[in-house]
Amino acid sequence: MPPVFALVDCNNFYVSCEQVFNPKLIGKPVIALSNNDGCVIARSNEAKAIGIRMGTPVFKIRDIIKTYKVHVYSSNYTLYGDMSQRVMNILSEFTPDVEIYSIDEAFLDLSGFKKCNLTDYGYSIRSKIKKWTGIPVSIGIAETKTLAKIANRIAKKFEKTGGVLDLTRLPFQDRALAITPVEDVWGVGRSYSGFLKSIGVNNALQLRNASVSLIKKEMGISGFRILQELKGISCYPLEQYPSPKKEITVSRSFKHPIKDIADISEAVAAYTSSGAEKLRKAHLEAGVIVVFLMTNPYSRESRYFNMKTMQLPFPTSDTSKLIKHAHIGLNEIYRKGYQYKKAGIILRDLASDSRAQMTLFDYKNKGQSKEVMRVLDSINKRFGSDSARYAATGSAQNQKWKTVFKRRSPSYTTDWDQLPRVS
DNA sequence: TCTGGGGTCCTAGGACCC
DNA sequence: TCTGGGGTCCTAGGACCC
Repeated sequence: MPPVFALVDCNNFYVSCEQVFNPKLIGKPVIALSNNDGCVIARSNEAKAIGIRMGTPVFKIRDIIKTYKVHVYSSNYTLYGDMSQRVMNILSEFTPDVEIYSIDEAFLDLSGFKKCNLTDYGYSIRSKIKKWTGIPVSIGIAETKTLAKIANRIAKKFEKTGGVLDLTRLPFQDRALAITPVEDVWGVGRSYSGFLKSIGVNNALQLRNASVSLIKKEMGISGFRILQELKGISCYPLEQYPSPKKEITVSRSFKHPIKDIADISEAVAAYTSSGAEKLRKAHLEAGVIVVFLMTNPYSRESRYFNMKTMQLPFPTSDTSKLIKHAHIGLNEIYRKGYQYKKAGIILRDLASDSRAQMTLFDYKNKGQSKEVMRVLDSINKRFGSDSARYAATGSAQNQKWKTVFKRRSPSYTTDWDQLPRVS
């Protein structure tokens, strides 16, 4: 019995979130921006229609924004994260078999619903989410995740589907694959689509029918799996329980280039502190910390990139210990004279903090360190993040490295002071 | 002037061992 | 002039995802 997957995907998610709390934006060109208001990362249909592309730097479309009166928003991840949770909660009412794939997407296993009309079931999911959260979603249904992705794309694109497309009924499949450009197939990115087009494979149907050995040779096992999935043979099962994290990265670009190591040290301390917090939240400890530092990769000025991997004497999630090692690494890779644009840390060799204690190798004051971290986290939970932090992260005034959000909307759902007003 | 951030998987090649 | 073979582990880089 082949499985049945549904992919539920929120339409233009970040922009839709803004529109829920500011309905005047509906029907208008609206975009949401990345950190530091750098690039476009979400667009309303109207913004897509006037040619604004995903990932475009804002400064390149200033004219378009002015001409078409595009509404521009900085990202408000707190709001989007909260809205995402609401959507996912509703999905779990329809089936317990939910895989949260990203902030705005989830796969459902609908194998147990084959006797129902799957399209109708999709419509009821869609309308409940719309009614309860205001977020419009599209739903694609098929025997494999890759086909569900394709169904979803078509459901989103063609209004007559009503936002739901069931591809499990065979005669549709070939037509659906034929109108899907090969670069829109899940797992086919820039490099592979370049190769595929060079051998005359332009759409998903041609890819499905392509030579297995050739695809395997050029695209490896991933390519083989794509073919299988397109043929209706599922290679990617539903992953309800996400496997434990393997690494945690915290990195940011600076709004303006920074030369001074003192400023970069502050930034690195702040990133490390945030990474350590993530570790403790997940009940993990890191065995390795990596620090990296780079100049602007887009600039023609003299470039520099370097990273340093450091083995920690003991696995830890202690902020001060991690900052200490991050700073040692930073001092090794920092070179005077460059204009730095980005820095970051990566925590690796993650292991559970509750593993059997290796007393012999653990450092002496481990218990004390844990207690300090526990207090730190509870203060920040109670009084807001950053209420208590390490001096190494710098004073509130002198933070040249701080990320900028000039056009942020209020956090309507998560901050008491910012609840929408009814007037 | 201004170009995000956080992940995973796969593969090839080097180091090392017997 | 000759210069094994196989296995494991680790890492860096490529490719992809959202």
